[in-house]
Amino acid sequence: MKRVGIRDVAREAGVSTSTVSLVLSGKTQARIPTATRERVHRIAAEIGYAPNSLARGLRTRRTHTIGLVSDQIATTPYAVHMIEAVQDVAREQGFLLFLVNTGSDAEVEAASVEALLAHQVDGLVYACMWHQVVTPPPGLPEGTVFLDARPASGGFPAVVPDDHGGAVAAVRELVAQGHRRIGYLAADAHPLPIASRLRWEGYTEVLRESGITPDPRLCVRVPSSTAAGGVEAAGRLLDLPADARPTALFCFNDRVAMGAYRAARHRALEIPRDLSVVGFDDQELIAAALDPPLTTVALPHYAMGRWAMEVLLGLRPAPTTADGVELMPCPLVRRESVAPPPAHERTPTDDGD
Amino acid sequence: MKRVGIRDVAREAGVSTSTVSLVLSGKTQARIPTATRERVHRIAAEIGYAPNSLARGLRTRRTHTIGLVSDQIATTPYAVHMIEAVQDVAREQGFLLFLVNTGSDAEVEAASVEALLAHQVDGLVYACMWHQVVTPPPGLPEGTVFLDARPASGGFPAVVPDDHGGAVAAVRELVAQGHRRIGYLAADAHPLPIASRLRWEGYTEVLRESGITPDPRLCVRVPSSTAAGGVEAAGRLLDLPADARPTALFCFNDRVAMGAYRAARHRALEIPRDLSVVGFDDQELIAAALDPPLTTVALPHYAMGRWAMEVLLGLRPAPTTADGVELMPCPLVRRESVAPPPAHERTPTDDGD
DNA sequence: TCTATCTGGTCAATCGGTTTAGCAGGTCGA
DNA sequence: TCGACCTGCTAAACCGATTGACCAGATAGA
Repeated sequence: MKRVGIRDVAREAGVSTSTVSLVLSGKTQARIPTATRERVHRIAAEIGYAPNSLARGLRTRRTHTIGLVSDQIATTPYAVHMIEAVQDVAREQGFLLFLVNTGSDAEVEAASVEALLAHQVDGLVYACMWHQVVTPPPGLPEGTVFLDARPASGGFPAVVPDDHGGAVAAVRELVAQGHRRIGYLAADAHPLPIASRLRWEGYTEVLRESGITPDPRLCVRVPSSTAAGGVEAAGRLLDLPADARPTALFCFNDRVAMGAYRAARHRALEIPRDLSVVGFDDQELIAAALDPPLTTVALPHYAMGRWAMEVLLGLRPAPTTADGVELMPCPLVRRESVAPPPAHERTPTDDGD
Repeated sequence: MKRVGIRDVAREAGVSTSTVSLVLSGKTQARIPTATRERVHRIAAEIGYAPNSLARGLRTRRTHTIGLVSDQIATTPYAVHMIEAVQDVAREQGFLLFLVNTGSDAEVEAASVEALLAHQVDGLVYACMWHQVVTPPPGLPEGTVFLDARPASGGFPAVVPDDHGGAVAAVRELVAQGHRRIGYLAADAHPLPIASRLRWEGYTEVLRESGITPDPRLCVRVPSSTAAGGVEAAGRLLDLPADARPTALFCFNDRVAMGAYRAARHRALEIPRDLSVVGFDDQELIAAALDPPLTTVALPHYAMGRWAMEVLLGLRPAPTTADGVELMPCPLVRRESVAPPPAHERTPTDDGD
């Protein structure tokens, strides 16, 4: 079954291919009378004309495709909302999306970019599944947008979550409830991931602004950022002497918070009565499913994905700041894991017992 | 900056574009001496030749792209492993992947297929994020492979999880431990999703083969298939009179199992000492993170994704069965939520107390 | 009546490769 | 010496659209 092309339509309609092209591409400024227009359209539909985007792209040098190269797609499932957003905008604008995941392999990455360019994509999004500083592969076309990643060298528009602001909101929430001894369960790695560092800075900043001296004993590293790691780390804090034990925990992410819940339960501490907990990520299937539901900070994956694509397609101006980085707000999602500290803790002067 | 093409290389190398094409496409049967070959390669690299896949595809009618149209990408995060698998095979074979999610909208679906065909994809994968029977959109090219979905009309190769076999393995595990009163927390919807039906059939089959008469009171529908729904449904079972109360729960999925854990905890039942639980899905971030870790049945998303792509590319023969549906095994993942029933329950004759 | 303009199109080049047919010149066997 | 064959390479058609230049005929204005 041969594909039917523009020349088949032209033959059947008794006009030239030029006319068919003019009609089908909807160039209204071309002076084609309505009668001809309709005939061409009718015949095209009748004989099942199907356009060939390759030919069109070859000639026009625009393919209406964009490439998304990402380090992973499956490791942090909730981050697929970024991909979803990119794809949504693509569809809305009549674009098709090439998806490549490179597994963070520089060689694969370079080859993928090359392949995407060979396919004449109209633009590239370079995404990471969690906020990172990256050294982009060579050969990225101008206008490439970075998503959940900042290029070490700058020079490209980029969008990342406002981890700092999110942490500030989270810790302020705890302070507002009257907490003074607030633990931080931090992610650990070498070097310290940028998200962890920014959240930690937000944490200490709020403590200082509230007149609380950060207690180094209350900041512990969670080696794997998992629930198991959270159990262990939170356990260390909860086993501190009563006058040092935190009344609230700010957790690097929801998985760690899940571990903190478990550590609290093992010690017969009830959340939020005996211990308040705030997470980060608003990971569906965890945050809302925990008992009690977890107050946490949402990572704006969908919004970031849209932003990246909209900047790429020129639907929205690129940031004009020096580094070209847009910070996307991370809203606090209030659920039920935060309450004022136990009554005997509420005096501003901490006297153990 | 003009792109450098084959004719630029030809000019610099002092040969014709035919020769360059012959050399660069690695056609060894063409009689080109090594010296010329090397010169062309060298010059191509020097002046930064970048192939144009559109032009190549236009001529050869093969684009080395494939399209993946899926109903969602983000709702069931763990299922992105299917996309990952498809993408992995694509990369291995030098293909680029178009990703489209349609949100189950038939119109969007049809338009997407059309757009993908316009871009001359070499093949199509039609995927769902959970096992469904679907009526495929019109115009699917022959050879389209269905992933985690069976076309109602047949006629296409398809791969789906062996839900029945998985359920059999799960319930046999419980029976082998000595359980006789095993509850099933089923998914509910209209019509009953095929996965739920198949798992239920596996469940009753094992009961019967073990000489246990299925007790209709022990099968309860969970309206939303979520943790909250699981709490409620499991609660109903656990509040049954002691001589009817199940000693083990087979849950439609891990989220429901999460709810069952919580219901058990509220009743001071310890898992697995007082109640055994088996889930389904092996949803990372839940199954392994629960306390105790959940014994469950894994959904072979990655394997299904690979299978689909390998069949599509002809790397593996399509199934020869009448319906063309491949059942992918769902292995039981043993963790710590299953144990023999409490001692007083172990007598084959059930006497309440 | 003689241009100028408008109408409704068409011609042919072009995008950047692939591929078939074939050419020029040399070698080789008869 | 002649034809067959080989080597190394090229010419040109082709894939399916887009698009700027242009054309024939009709109408209008001077």
